[in-house]
Amino acid sequence: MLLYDHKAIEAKWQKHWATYKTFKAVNNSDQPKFYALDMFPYPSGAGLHVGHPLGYIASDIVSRYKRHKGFNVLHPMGYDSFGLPAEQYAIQTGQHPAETTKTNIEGGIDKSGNKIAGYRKQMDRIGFSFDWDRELRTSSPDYYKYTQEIFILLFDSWYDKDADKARLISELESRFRESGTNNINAATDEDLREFTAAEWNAFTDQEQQEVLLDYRLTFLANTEVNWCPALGTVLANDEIVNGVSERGGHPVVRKKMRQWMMRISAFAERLLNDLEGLDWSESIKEIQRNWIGKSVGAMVSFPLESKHNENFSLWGNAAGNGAKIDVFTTRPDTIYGVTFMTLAPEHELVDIITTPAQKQAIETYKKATAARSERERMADVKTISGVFTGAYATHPLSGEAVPVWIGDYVLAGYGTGAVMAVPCGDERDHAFAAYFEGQEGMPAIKNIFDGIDISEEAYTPKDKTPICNSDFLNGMSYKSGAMAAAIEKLEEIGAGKGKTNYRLRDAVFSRQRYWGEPFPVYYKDGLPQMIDPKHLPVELPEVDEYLPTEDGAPPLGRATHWHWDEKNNCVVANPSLTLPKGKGISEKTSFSDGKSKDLPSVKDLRRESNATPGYFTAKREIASTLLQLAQEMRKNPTEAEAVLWKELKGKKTGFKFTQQHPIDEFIPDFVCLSRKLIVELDGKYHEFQVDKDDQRTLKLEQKFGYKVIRFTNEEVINDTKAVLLKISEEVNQRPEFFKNEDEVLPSGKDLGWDQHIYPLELNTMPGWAGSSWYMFRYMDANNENEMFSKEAQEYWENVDLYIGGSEHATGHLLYSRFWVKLLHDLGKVTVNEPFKKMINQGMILGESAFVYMIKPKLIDFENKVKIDLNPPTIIVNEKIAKELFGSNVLKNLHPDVIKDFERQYNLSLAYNKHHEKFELCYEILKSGNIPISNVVNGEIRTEFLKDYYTTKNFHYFLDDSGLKKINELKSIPLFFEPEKMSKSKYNVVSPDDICEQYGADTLRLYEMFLGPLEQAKPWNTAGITGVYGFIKKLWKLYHNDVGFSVSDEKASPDSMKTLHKTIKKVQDDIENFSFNTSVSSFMIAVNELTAQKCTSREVLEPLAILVSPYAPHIAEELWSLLGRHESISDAPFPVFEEEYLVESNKTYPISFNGKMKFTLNLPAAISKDELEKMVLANEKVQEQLEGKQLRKTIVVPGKIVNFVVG
RNA sequence: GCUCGAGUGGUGGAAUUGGUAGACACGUUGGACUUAAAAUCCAAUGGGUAGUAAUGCCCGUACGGGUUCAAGUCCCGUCUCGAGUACCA
Repeated sequence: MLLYDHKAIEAKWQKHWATYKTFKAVNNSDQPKFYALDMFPYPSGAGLHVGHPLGYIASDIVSRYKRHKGFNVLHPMGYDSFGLPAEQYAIQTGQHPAETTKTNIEGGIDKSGNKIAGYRKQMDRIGFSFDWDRELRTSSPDYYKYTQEIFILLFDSWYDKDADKARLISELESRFRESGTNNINAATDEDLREFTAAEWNAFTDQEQQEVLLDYRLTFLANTEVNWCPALGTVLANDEIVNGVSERGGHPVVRKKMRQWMMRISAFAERLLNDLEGLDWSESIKEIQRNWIGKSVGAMVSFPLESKHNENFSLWGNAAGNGAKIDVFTTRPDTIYGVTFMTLAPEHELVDIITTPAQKQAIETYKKATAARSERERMADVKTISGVFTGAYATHPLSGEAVPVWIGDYVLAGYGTGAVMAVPCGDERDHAFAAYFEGQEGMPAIKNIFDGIDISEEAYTPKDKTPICNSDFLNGMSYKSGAMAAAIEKLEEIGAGKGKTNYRLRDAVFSRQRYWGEPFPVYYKDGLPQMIDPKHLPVELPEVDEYLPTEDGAPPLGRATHWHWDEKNNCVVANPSLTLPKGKGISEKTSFSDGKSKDLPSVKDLRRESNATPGYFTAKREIASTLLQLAQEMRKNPTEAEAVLWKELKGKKTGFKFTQQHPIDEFIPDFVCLSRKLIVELDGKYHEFQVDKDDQRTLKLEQKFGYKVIRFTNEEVINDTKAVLLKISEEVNQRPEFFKNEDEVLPSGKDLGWDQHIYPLELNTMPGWAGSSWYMFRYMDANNENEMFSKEAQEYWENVDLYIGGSEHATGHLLYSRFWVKLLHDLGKVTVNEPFKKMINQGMILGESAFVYMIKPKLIDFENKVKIDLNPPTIIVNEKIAKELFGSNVLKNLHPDVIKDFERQYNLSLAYNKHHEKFELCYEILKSGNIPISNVVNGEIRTEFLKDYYTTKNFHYFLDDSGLKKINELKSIPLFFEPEKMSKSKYNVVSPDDICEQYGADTLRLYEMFLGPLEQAKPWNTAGITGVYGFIKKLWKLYHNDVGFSVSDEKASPDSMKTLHKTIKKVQDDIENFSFNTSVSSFMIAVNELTAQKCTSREVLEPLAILVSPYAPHIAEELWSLLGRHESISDAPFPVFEEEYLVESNKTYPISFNGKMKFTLNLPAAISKDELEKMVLANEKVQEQLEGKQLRKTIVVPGKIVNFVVG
């Protein structure tokens, strides 16, 4: 029999699919469409591990299944290739992130010499049905030019709350022109100033732009941001976990910075409501709901008045302007329960209103709060602290004085940073009031809940409890409309209004990083200007280092070419360069500020291109720099240059010469372009300069066909005539290269770079920018004219099935919904949501390997520290470790062992020497991760231990049989704990190894067989042999001893039943994403068919199709062996036919009092009464009933028979 | 603390609306083949208990209650684990 050779067969079909583009999707088809998308990966240097393909396999199964079912399937893959790791790697090694990224995707050798397999090759080995013609990379300019375009769209939009949609800013402008801010209800940051149409029209352009900036959906704002000093960048809220950065775990501090923001808060309500219609897991929806954090309530103003404040006169402006404290509350119905108010310590009113008597205490408290990190504040929630300011606000309804406190339980960042404290209805307020009870400024708690005792704790339920002591609210309850009544009253007297607050903050959109999308933005008079989309992309500039500049500007501040030429619409060199002394571009160039900095060397610039000098002679990429330099050189000629130019200019020689005209990367002194003759004037020759001149001459002559002649300055000044004669002679001998001598490069002045050049934005976009719209790009991935065509989007609509991890719940999944809603409002897409259905695959955890070891330590009683003693360590097995853990190791260790241990290591010496002050103890510790690559059958060979730890520390091993020397042992048992797979934990398992050993089909089946897709599970190869065995059994089913063997005979009813049972099961399983169970039903089917010795084509052909979504390679091979020439991927899915499952008999479980005793085989088509009769007649039943009273009989046809006896 | 989810053999996990708990695998044990190993095949395998055996009985889905003829599944309470969130007024 032919052996199943997975390597050859899988390679063969992978090649076949690639060659024939089997999985290419078309953008128009009569078939129904299906769009299955995976969250695209970030291509890291560590490569794919077995966790990555889990989701891809699932989506691939669905895609292949849908193809069998007659769908036109879009199943693309790409790379989220901008991001931090490549940049960090670049900082360390100097390798350009673009190169790292390319290597990580396509394979190669990295700078540290590691061989990188490459994501693409790794994926290809698994046999995915991706349409690779649609591959995209977010870091490719072809892609990010549209990311930049969307940014411009956001900038050009504002949010109309009345229509509840985003609109173009031009509409807002025309409305301003016509009626000012009248009737405009826009989502903006704060209450903006209002103006009339006349006022608007009187604004200068600059003023108008400034006003509009407050309305745009992406805007510049000075806000408190999360600054991560270690990463040198700001972070969004979702990038911070437990007060530290998600990446790297670095501390994060609050800092005020001017940043680009995204007005996602405008969409909060829609983001919340539209969750309803999505087929996502409830937990993800819940996470998003919590993140959006809607709370309905009211804004209430508490005036600060002179009648309650003795020091009111000292408040200056604040007092004059009618100072008030604004608060947000979700319980305006409890307003009469306000006992005091609390401000966040950072609140701006604190310094103004504090009385002189309280000044000292307030200052001390503010300092103490400021000194505490975000983390400390979070960790220490229970401690109550606060200080009375001495000031009193006025209750807006009762007019009573309400004392104002500060306390750090009030957050500056939420609401207004101030609360009205209602101790009877809020636990924190209650605790605060109770803590400061009796102190100055803390009145007795006001209770407004009728018949409720609040002396011990607050009463928080929102129910029908009637409110009392509350004037017009008396007798009402939360349930019966007290809230609405309170808001109505507040609005009536102008002391407040109903308001909905969201926890969702506007997102910071700029990052101080290099490896991200550059903004299509430059600054003119300090105002941001968008670059016209037709000039996109604005490509990332080159920088010498991927670090911030000395003065703290982002890495793009290092670029020498990072200004926008508004007239010519291109990126040009920074204009602050001044004339370098000498010729051409010196590698050290002075800047106008007097500092000297390294420019990119000419060598670096040369790399950029191979422009050929013609009449447009300068190298395009550096033309602006060269032009600029040339112009300055012309302004400052040397004496000799001035003398010679006088003679050459204006065709005095009969030929047109130009002065300091850039050619390629050089600026020769004089050139006759039509004859390609260069005249160079040199100062005194220096040896190194001659070399350089020679090289340059060589290049100009050989590459571009110029002739270079040289004179010294002395020659020109002393004998101008001879020089001119020589030039004339040479130029006449030269052939004519160009006729039209006027067709020369426009001068720098003509280009207007000195009047139209502005600095570009130095920040880059965050990681989520590119991933927020990529699902649409796949629909039309190669479109060079627009982000995607209308037709393509209308055909594919949005994603039918999205598979990926749940860790993006508050990042990517929220931001992409936001962008899609914007695109929808602006008419760019027809859908309101990106992903109809989503499945979140669980993480596959790695098995990290460890040992336990006992380490001796000295306890220093004086200083209360433990001192590590260098050598001896005993590795113990897991059992002993568990017994010893947390106990006094010394006592539990056998005395002989200790003695032996101490004797052998002379530990007693150390002990004796210090024993007056120190005491010896032993600690049991877990080792660091041991690389699993060296682990065999749960053990590691001792020789490998030496590689990771100094042998000194690992001398002994202790298990039940006693203490042994490690170097006398062959291997040591390890213990394992599941952990997230990561390079640093040495627990990564690569799918390549599995493919090599067992094949891709086995890998695919096994990953599915591991358990439910959504569940996290540890990776353990133990069970893989079972799946591998299945593949072999499947192969065998189609073969006999000699070779391939399938008959055309009719299949047995049993075989047909097995087949159709499996069709139904697999179909249902795929529709329900229960992939693990269909693998087992395949196993059952193959086991049964093998037992039945089934060889019929009638069964085996459909079986191959059933298996093909899961194990496509073997299915294709069997399909071709069956004599089919086309790919199995287009074969129609077998149709389930009920009739094959119909049976004449059914095995009924017969139970007594609900307990199954035995089964009876009974006819299936039989009435309930007949069934009961037959069962009762059975002697086994009679036996059971003997001597008992039959109380009730339950007969469920097709299910069960149950007798109740007693 | 709050919100959501989950607890089933030695292990991963089945059990679609309440209806034969433990499918399918792994592992383990025994056996066949082999000089041996690997591979392959066969058998047993939730726990306890009685019996030479066929077979029978009891207990079992985290724990305690409940509803029901019947509960892993529904309800109430408790515990444990995981995820999210964290003074959100």
